Amino acid sequence: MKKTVSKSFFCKPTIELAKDLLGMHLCTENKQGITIGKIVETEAYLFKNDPACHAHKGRTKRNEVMFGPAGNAYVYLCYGMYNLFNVVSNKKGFGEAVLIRALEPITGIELMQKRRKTNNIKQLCNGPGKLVLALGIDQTHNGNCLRTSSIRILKNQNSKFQIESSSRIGISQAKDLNLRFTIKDNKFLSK
DNA sequence: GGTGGGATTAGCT
DNA sequence: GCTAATCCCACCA
Repeated sequence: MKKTVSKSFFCKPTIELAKDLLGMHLCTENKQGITIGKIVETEAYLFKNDPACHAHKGRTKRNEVMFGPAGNAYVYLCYGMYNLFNVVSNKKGFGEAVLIRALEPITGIELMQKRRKTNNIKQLCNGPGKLVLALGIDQTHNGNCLRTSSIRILKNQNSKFQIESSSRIGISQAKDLNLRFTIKDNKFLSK
């Protein structure tokens, strides 16, 4: 039933990919077990006209994964404490990515609860820093391919929903761009 | 109910 | 030294 997406899935404009990722399943696997969450909130980060994007100022050691091939994971340490998870989009060398902001827990909920140290299901994955913890993502996943490594994007066949777009959250620059995409009325969105 | 500050680290100026 | 794509808890109303 569950299949990894095709390579070409990631090779499209970042905004389209951000919308297409909604409803897909994000799966991680390690010795502790398997955890899966449905993507319910994303944000597009563009190379052009987007000062909030890491790649905007040029290529550095930190963001070099964003300039690699589409479909790789970009894991970035923010505020010194939280890793954020991004999907590299478009084509190699574009320097664009989609930030995954929220998930709905599907599989391995007990393991997520243990990692997050809370039993509140709604609190498990409703923020970019939280879902990274819940799925056990860390710096070792940086640059991994999302089709073949221990962290994968899976197709979710029966998903019907409406997409809403709005301005991005939690950043200080380019707030006026409508690059945040959510599944309408999903209970697991923050707030 | 809502708001404000602190934790903590890599990279840039 | 300052900033950053965050989260949590204490405090106030």
